[in-house]
Amino acid sequence: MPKRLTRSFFNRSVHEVAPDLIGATLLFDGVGGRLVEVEAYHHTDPAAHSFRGPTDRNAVMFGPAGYAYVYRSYGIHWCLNFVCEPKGSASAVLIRAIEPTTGLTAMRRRRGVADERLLCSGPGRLCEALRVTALHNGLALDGAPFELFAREGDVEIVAGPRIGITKAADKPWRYGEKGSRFLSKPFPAAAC
DNA sequence: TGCCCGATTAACT
DNA sequence: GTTAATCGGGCAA
Repeated sequence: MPKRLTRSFFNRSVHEVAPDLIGATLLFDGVGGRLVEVEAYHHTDPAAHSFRGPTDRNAVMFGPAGYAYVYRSYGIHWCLNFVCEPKGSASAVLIRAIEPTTGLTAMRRRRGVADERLLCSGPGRLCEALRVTALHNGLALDGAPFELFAREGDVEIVAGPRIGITKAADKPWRYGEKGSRFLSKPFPAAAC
């Protein structure tokens, strides 16, 4: 059986945790799959929500590691993050894409599409497929409805610039599984 | 208070 | 390639 990830897994540099999550399994209410794409954000990073200090929205980022930070994106979508590092460092990993393995029927129904590659390939799509909302902001990642399992075996990881940001857009803090068909966007050829 | 813009997506041309 | 949908945060006034 895969090893269950505990909150201590997240109590490290966000730049160590992010690549370690590639290939891990995320289930939410029993629905989910393998993480294939994430991005790292740190409070010293101008692109991070926590850069300008605590607010009502980003309060969870300033708490201890191993909790879910869920925010509304463009007034429409939800985005799921895992808080990392000791309390106060306000860093988190944005979950951008998973390879669906469990609960495909539920995901197709919630998303309204049949193509596997369109179910969870993007932060907004993933949250719709897993039915993650603001209700889950602040929940611990080592308890229901979350189940996280460490990856098994070797995974080839690539890094590249993050998607959809304008500040610190040159930083290569997007991590993905090399060659995965479930990425929200391909990585630049130079990264492969 | 008002205005601009964003860690996005899908439906357009 | 372009744009609408849709709303809260952050900053200027």
